[in-house]
Amino acid sequence: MLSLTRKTDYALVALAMLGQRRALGLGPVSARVVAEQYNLPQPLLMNVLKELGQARIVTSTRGATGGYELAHDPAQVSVLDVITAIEGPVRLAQCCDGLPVMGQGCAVEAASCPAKGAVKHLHRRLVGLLESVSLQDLLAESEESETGGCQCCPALTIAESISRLK
Amino acid sequence: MLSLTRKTDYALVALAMLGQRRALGLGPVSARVVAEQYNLPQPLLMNVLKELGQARIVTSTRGATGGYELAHDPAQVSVLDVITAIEGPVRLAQCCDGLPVMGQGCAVEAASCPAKGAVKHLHRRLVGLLESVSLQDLLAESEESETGGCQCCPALTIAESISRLK
DNA sequence: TTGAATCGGTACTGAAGTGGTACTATTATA
DNA sequence: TATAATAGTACCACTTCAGTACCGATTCAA
Repeated sequence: MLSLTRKTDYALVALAMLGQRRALGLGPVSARVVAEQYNLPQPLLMNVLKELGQARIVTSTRGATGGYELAHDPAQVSVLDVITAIEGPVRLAQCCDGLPVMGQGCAVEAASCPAKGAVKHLHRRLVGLLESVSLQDLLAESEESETGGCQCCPALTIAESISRLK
Repeated sequence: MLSLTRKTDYALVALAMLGQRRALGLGPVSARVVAEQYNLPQPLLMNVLKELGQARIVTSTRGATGGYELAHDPAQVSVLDVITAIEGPVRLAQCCDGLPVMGQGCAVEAASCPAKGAVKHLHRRLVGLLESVSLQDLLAESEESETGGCQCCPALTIAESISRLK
């Protein structure tokens, strides 16, 4: 399925909260608080934050007043980084994607695959798209929709919505 | 996972072959021939072609000399059409995607979701990307890589590869 | 020093989706 | 009438996902 897993959803939600806290100059926040804030299953969220920590996207401090906080400026972390940390490298197709795993699990010989070129291009454009959106954009879009200025743009054309994020 | 299923891979491969045959003015081709050509599991490919037929992307003719052929001009069929036919509608996230199913399966209240705006934008851009690539592009890219003119562009930057497809 | 709160690691389980197969019915041609 | 093809349905093995559980390590505060 061409979709993110729920764990990635939770990661983006948690990172958005960490970004807001960073902007306010607040310290680390525990997984429990984040889970309660957004009604997420706490053990699962702890696993997600753990993986984000291993990917150096967040830093963790143990102990009674410990928790998680963003490791970098939100503008320096892309959505692709988050997805890669949680789900592993993005691979649009099993084969023909220009990655080291190329050909694995695909019955079509790479040399004779008639869809190879286009799939590779699609993959690159998808990766480019995910790289171009940062946590900073995530926070900005969130505020925009909260203030009613956007309301998720039901009337915007795709081209307009693309240009807004660029 | 942010990837296409193998069935979609097979669909793209089969559609590329049907597109080539259409360009040559040839008639319908059976699932067996396509499966043998690219070493695909025949029963599964038949299921895939069946689904493409239900989505009116290919037309099928039964009988001894029957088979499948493209229902429309390759330029009029987008990769998004193919993905939707095989995998159902693209939903980047469980929630916050602006679709009728919004909110289903997501624990975060839509109104309080801090990632809502950005996820919706990403979803729209992803859909736009998939809509912008047609079967015609698929065929063109395939020829390009076969003649060695592209070789899947290992040296191209992402921006360059995007501009090539536009 | 003790306890509470937190993260870190591993392992496990039920559910769902994916990949693939099998069988029968239907249609069309020779 | 035999053959070759699609159409439909059902089924199963396997993998991944979503979520839970447990235990240990760390830090802080009383």
